[in-house]
Amino acid sequence: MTKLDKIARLAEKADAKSAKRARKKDELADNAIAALKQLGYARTSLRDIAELSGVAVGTLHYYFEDKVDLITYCVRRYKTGFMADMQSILSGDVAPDQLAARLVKGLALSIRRDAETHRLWYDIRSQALFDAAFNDVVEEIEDGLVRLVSVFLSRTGHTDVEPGSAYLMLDAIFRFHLQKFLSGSTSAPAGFEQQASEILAIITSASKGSAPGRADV
Amino acid sequence: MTKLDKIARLAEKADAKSAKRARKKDELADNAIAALKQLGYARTSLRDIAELSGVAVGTLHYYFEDKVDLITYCVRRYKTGFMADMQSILSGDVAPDQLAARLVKGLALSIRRDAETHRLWYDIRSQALFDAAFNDVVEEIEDGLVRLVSVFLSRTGHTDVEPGSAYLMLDAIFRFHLQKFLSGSTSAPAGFEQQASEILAIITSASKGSAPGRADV
DNA sequence: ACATTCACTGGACAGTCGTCCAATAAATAT
DNA sequence: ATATTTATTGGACGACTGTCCAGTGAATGT
Repeated sequence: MTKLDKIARLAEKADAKSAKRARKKDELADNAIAALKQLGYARTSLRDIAELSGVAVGTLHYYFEDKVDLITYCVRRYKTGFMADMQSILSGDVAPDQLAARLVKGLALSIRRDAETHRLWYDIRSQALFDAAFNDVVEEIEDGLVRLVSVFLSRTGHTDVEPGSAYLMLDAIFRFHLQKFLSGSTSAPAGFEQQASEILAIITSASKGSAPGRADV
Repeated sequence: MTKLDKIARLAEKADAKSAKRARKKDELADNAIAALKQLGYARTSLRDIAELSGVAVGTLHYYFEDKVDLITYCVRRYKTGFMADMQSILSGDVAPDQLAARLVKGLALSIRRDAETHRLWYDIRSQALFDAAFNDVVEEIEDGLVRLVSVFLSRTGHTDVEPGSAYLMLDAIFRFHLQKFLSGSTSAPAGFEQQASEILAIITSASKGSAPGRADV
């Protein structure tokens, strides 16, 4: 066995080790998310999370620096998952003129299914207004979301619409109907679909690019 | 002195009494706001507020039911003040075609001057996603804001634009630039002004009413 | 086989929290 | 001047917080 082989073997072992650690970390994060999405950032204690994970509090500190580290990790994790979902909608081979409807439907479904998780995002984003420790995650995720909208706009041919503005519009409507949904309105997802489609039509038709709908035939 | 006089006298006294109590309550609320806008809902303790007010913790409970009562009172108080400011802008005798610019400028100024207070609103609105105790204040205030936008739209002749949608757009842009401003961007208010004007122009020009700018000559 | 690192526990620590209340001081009424 | 109501205090209460660490067993390396 050459020296190089030895090194490779060791590196492999180290990788397997850190991979195992990463898996456990993610497992803990998933449990933490389950707790956080019910209680929110401020009301969820490390003990809540530990109990739900069937683990001692100390174990959490073994995997995460502190509470902020744990929570930012959780938010990052669930939100990238959400973005991947949306990305896959945008990547599917759908006719450009139906992409808006697909996206809006996907978001409406996400309100229905993951409402409690989404509110955690808005909670953290608000916390960032007070605690700079959350600024990085928020900025990072928000950049990703803008990029997502960007992809949507370029796929539908509206390359001159400001992605930042379009993101803000969608986000505002999403947040609002999420709020309604969480306070009992079962029609909120449908309401989102309607209002989002409307606004999307307005801002894309104001663009000097191709008209929305069945253009570029 | 007739019996009626006596009753009137007593009622007067009672009013003066409760007026005094109300004044003190407002005074405490103002101090509480000063603390809350620095630390946010979760991190501000009743002791912080009491200390800043130069008063014992028990005194707070003498005027307010509990922490939630105190905080909702504070949010209501500062936000109605803000709405009155905006209302006065809309009520001033400005030409309709310049009203949008005035409103946007007023909001930009408010980012600059009251950024720390405004973030408290977004904090509470997020809390409402988890704690139903805040639902009423949030809904009440949000209704007021929509009404404000409604006034703006009718004064500018865009009676067919959905006030709810317009509010969401403005709110999203406001919140976003507030966030940038609080994390150090001094150009955020100007950015708000630009983006808000743009979006406002888009949604009002999509309306079937009069065109924005110098129409109706 | 033994030594070493890793994973995890459970409890101690030093606070902080909101709430409550008996005691008291100030204001008001009679 | 005295009785009564109102305003305020300061501390007790029990529960909860994030953090830290000595100790323990399991896994891994040699």
